[in-house]
Amino acid sequence: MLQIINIRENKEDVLKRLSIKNFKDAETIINDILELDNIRKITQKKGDDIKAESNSCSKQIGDLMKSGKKLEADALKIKTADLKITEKLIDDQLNQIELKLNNLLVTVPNTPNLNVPAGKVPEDNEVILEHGEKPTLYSNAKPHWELTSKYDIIDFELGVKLTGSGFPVYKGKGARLQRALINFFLDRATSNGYNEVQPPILVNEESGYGTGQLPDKEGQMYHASIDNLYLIPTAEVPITNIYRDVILKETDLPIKNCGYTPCFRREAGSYGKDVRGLNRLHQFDKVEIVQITHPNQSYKILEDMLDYVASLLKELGLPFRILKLCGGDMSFSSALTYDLEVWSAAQSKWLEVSSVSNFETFQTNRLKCRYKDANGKSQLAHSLNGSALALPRIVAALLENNQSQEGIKIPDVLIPYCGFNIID
RNA sequence: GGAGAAAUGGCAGAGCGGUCUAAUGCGGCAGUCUUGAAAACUGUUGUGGGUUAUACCACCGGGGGUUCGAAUCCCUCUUUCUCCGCCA
Repeated sequence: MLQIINIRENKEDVLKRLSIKNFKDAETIINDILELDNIRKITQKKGDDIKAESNSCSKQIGDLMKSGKKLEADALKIKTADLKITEKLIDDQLNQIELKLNNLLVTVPNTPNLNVPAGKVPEDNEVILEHGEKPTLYSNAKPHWELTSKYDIIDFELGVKLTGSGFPVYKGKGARLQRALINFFLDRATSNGYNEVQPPILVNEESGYGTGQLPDKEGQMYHASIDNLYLIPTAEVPITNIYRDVILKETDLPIKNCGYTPCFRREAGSYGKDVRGLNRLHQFDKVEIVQITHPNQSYKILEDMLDYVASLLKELGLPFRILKLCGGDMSFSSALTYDLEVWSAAQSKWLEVSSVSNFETFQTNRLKCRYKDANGKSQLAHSLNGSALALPRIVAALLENNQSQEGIKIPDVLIPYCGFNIID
């Protein structure tokens, strides 16, 4: 959520940035927000004044009662009763205004960084780096969903029987490969200074709201309605919410956390080729990195995180490219996002395996995650996160790119984790 | 799941209807003293709204109520602790 003070003081800049994101009716909504904010201030002042008056009356009544002047006290009580009625009226007004204001504020996306390319569709994203050789496959090479059944390592039909489509069962070397990747990613993250956490994978409404999944995007999450809890779509939700309502010391920054969790996404409305095999699942595994930083460090740290994620792909030997997302393709909460995509040789397409974003104060404003600056003032911190990495598409690319007549070769870095060097 | 107790500032802990603008202690910060540090002493020390700045307003787990007035009384929810039951 944007800070109202920022909208108030830098309206033109906010509008300019929102136009990069193709946010419709920006000017109308921003004007409505400013007007409501104004009304809010006036209304609150009115209410505060009346409260001040009735507070002082109450004090007087107390004094009068003590000195036995009951009649005078009663007279004052009648006056206070009138004040109470007005007070209640204004409080109700104020609540409605604040509700309206908040409802408007949550519809406004984050203001992008000025380096974000304009554009509306994924084709407008800027390729900033392409790394590695795309492998040439032998003539009867297969897409990963055929390899998984050929080697009996991932069973999609069995998942349908147990749960439904999009919930595969990993078996044998397939299961071991999952575990290997998780451990590999966590080991790399912790040796890069990230603190490992293992959060709950069910979260409450407040947490969903804190990172921006709620309100609005509840359709993307599975909901355990009896207890009103949500299955997390990403570890970002619990790990970032650790810092909800927290005031940090400036010297604590940056905070670096990582965590492995399963992730659950309803993906309502997805269909067709994109959901084939491992391309899009309802449940998948991911290691996430999250940082809470000082505002003037966050863009430097975003680059560090990007380099870190790229280093993982290099170690795995997967050809990849890095995209700087255009305004139209960025997420609602992000100020700047890089996507990393690996080349999936048999499908002949790029698969997104990581998204690294700086949210600036968009999340921390909702979370009320602040630090004390040198003057002892509370300031909103910046939050960032990135996938490092999401497993299924990594597995898809590994299977497809590394296949040969003999079987699927395991990258060297994973062999100690897998305990085997080929799937055959 | 059942019964009981509790929730107060960074922490501990008093307050149980009107100077609560929340005692006191510890911790933090600044100063005095010291070559420096410790100790001692002095001062300071929550969040948000609002103001040029003061005033002023809200917040004692969350929500609601009683009252002229609520940290304090009532209802409700949540969480924690103790006991019982169940259980990996």
